[in-house]
Amino acid sequence: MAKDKKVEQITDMEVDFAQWYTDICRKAELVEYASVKGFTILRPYGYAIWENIQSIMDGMFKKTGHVNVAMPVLIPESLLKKEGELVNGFAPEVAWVTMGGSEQLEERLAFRPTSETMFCDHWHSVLHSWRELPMLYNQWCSVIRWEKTTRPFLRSREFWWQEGHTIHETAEEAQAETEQQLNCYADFFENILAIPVVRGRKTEKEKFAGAEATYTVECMMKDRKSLQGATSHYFGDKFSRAYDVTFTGRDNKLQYPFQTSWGSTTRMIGAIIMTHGDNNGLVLPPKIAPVQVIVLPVAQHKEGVLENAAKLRDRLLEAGLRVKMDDSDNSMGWKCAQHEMKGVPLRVECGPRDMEAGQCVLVRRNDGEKITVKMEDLESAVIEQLDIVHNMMFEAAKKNMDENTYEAATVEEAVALQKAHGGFIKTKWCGDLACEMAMKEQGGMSSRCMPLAQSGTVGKCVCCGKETTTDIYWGVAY
RNA sequence: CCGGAUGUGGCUCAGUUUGGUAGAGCGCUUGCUUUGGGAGCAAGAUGCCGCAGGUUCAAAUCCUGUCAUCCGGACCA
Repeated sequence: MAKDKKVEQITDMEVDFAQWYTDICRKAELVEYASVKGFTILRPYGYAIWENIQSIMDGMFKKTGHVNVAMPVLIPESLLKKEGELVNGFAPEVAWVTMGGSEQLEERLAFRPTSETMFCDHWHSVLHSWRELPMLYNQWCSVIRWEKTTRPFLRSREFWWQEGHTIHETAEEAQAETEQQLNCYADFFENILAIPVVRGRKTEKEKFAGAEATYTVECMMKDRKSLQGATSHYFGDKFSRAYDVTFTGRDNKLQYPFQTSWGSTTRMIGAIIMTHGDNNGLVLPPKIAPVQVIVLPVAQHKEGVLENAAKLRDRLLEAGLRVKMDDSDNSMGWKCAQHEMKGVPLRVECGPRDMEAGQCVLVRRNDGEKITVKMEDLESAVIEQLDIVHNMMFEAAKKNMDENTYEAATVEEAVALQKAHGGFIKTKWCGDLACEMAMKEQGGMSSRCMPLAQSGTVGKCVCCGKETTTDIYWGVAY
């Protein structure tokens, strides 16, 4: 059948993956470009996804005792510069305010690229006793980083995120927090976003500027490039020493607390697009989809169809689902295509013939499967199907990740595999920066992480051949 | 930041070579007919030709600058 241009068309992902991605961002009405390079407007549909992510994740944080705060957006230069590594890491991408009205400022002010400094400065002034520890803070905000190359969700000059910052009495406690939050992210990715992850630790080269250890959840996109989904850092007492954050301990001596930070961003929406999307558009995980079920009355001009569809919608709303009904006078085909492009996980169709038979038809977005259900079983059937959709999406993504994870013994082998298949290349690594650089130079791959699930076997470093037990993943990253 | 491409109505684009009053299709609005996978007919509305300078009697078109977007690379918690 001749496809009209009624619903915006998107480029096939096999033809041009980058263009496909951009098309979805724009045409599913997730984002619009603002007038300054690298700044985007999150449109209602895109923002609704973010709101769902926020509310679920925020609930998880609160369950483990975290509280939300709001820090200022501007950081005095002198404050930012107290921790050397952090400054050096971020210097190239900090944006500055130099004027206040028509007056030149005495000291220029940085737009926050991250808020460690603000939290430390705050703790410096409010922390006194071990009895006040731990402080488990989080904030939802946007940050600014002056990126050179920008893409919606994946790399923008402003992005929205949450940044958790905590201080603890002991190193062990802080380390446990770092690990707990990493696992929290992994759970969120797998159980909410249906995106499988590899949990691991970053190398010295790839870790956060100023951290003692950086942990990550790494995901694999449909083009087999990898994307860091979220991150969790252990700082030791480095920052508290740099910013003179102290407390009086149980031993009545002045001590430095131990600190963590962890973050996840609107980039997760990019991960959703590239993990689940297809050539018909977006495919949203049911748990964060702004509209979980779209009810389409078929032949809606006929007696009783609209009223019946509205009843079905109301029943599903009553069951606590996010539901909409499309009673616009567009054709059936147009509506199907439209809601598929926007990634609605489940469609409910009901027309005169169904009404007569006392049934309706459910259609899954992820695989197009149609399921006929009795009208009276609607709620339970829909809930069941949404669950099935989530699981199928997760399994498909897991399959993609597993089937594109390769083992290599030498750099040549790794490079050849990467060229042929993309994906993760798993090797042994001695821990030497030179070997890591060699992988970058010869294969264009960066280290993704040293997985927490280490095999423990002894093998030879992929590059220098030195004996080691360390397993590491390599990949081309977003 | 480097290289390539692009910018004309809401969208996709023609028009730029060779300067001469702004075009098409789709969408949009109204009405009628249709309606189980991208509907049909009729009438109608919508343009600072990305922005700023320059050349010219005259600029969407030529020149300079600039902004933005896309693709690739470098860089990047």
